[in-house]
Amino acid sequence: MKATLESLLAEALKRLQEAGVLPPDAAQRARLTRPRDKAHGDYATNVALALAKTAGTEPRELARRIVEALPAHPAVARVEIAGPGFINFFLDEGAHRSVILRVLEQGEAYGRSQLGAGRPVQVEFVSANPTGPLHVGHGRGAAYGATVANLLEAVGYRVHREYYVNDAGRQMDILATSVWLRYLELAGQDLEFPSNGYQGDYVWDIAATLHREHGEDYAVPVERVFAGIPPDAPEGDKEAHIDALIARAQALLGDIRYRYVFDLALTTILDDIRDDLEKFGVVYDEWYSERGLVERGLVMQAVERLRRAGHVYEHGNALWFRSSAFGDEKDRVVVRENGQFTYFASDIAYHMDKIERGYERLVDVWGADHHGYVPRVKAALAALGEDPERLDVLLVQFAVLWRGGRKVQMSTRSGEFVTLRQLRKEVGRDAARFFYVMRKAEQHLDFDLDLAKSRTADNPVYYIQYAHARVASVMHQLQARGWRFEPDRADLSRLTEPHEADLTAALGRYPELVESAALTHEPHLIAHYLRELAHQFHTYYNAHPFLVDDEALRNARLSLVLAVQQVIRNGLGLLGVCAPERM
RNA sequence: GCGCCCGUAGCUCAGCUGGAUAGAGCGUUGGCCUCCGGAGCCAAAGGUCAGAGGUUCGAAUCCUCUCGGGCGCGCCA
Repeated sequence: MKATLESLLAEALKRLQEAGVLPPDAAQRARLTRPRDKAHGDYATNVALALAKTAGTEPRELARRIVEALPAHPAVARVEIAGPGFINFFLDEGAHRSVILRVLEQGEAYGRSQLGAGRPVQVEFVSANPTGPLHVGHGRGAAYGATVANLLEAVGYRVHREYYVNDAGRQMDILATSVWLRYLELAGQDLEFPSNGYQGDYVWDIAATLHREHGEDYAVPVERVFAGIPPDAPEGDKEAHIDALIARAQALLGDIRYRYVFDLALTTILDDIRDDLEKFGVVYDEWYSERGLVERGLVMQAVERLRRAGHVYEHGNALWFRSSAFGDEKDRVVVRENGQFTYFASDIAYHMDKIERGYERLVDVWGADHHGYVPRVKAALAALGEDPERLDVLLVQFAVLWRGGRKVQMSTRSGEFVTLRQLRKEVGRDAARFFYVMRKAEQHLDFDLDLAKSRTADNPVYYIQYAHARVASVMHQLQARGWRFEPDRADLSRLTEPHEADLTAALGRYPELVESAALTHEPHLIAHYLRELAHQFHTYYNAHPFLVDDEALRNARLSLVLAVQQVIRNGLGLLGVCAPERM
């Protein structure tokens, strides 16, 4: 509807352009908004105010001429000029009510559109290092990324959901070595576990698997492991200590056995992450391996491409990318002094590959602590001759958990962080998914565990789900009274109550809302809308009985209420939250 | 020091990308069930939109500065 009216408005502006009243680019300003106040119509535009100056006309006079030039449309009951020069559109009541039928006809499809025209978009999110279970910080990225992907899909993009698996870096070697050392302990040896190793219980679990399945096959006397290894912190350098241990593990185990431990750790953790996310309602199309990227030589090729384009130089035995020439604050190393590629180098290759796989737009969801990384990735795309604007990096701020009025302390170092799995177990998937996207992504999130768990009106998730379940309950009541829902007998013109008009208007707004939430990557809009819709429904429920004897009115009200239920279900679906029939 | 994000009711947050009288929830106070689930509803009180300038018909929204809070600024990932 909005689009239809906007094209009418554009047509009017075009006519005035041709008449020489307005400048050539005026038609592009044909935009409508939803006025806050119902008295200002269903849609309004400020074009007359915006263009009055360039047209050299009084705003109200210009508004009058625009209205005059406006083509007639059956859905538009009347158009008014108001205030300093706003043009307000009032829809015909029939057009208003037709939305109810549209919702019921389209069902799950209501709110979806073809705006994206099937253009391919890749959404990469979470991508946490597979060195341990996901924690609550990753949860927000997961909920947010998954919802953004759902939204883009809903408006017609072909969405590819991807998890970038950092299975090639030093952190993975630290993990593998940590597992092996724990294994040696399980094999009965005493040793000083490195301060920089992974401390979590899950490391013991993986070591136990290794020990159970392979006995002492991987055991080496601990003296040989630690002989000549530089001291750990605090006396020594913990980084040098762990690096030496990694090298020692590789030397003592040999390539094949080391790789086995490494892969055992990797697959165990990756399986855990995958399972965790699946139960969180997050499913990927692809788990993209960094190691695969390296092995296919793509990192080398990317660096080579930069070299050929003349954007790299050698300095201090390292190879630098001149990212400062493309808006970054300083240049970045891509090949280290020791000949190894940096993480950044594989990231360049990764983004290059994304583009070569044909995605028109790339969406990366990152933790806000990585914001400094954005300019260099965009710089790399620019240097490779790609448009950096094709990449949208969405930054998600941290979530702070609260329980009993106090912050929940988290510490990765001690291995005692709160995992996403624990969070799901405590508050449930629905509450977790909803709470994570309730706030704008760039807003710090206070996640109130007590509230998320509570089954009261304070809890927005239950409030919305309750509205959905209540409709289901009404339908059961209908049957209990020996009636059926007969949409053909509904007389929608009987819906004359203000509550009914408000609800109908809210239903009509939903498709525009999905569109704008998708394009601006703002799932919180959906969360807020659903709360509002649920509120309007509960109000209506309290004010008017639906199961009245008057058949035409009864079926009309049931139509409306079923349409509300459908939209709640659709909206919750986008957020990855269930819409229960009974609670 | 430089960069990014944030500052709106007692608390937690919206505010449709510059519009019309600033909006919710919680909390507070006072009401509503012989009636479709009270996990609900209604009403009241509550604001110098951090502060100061600027841009214009018009600013919570855009620009500059100041003050507060968070996060970054590795040949780590």
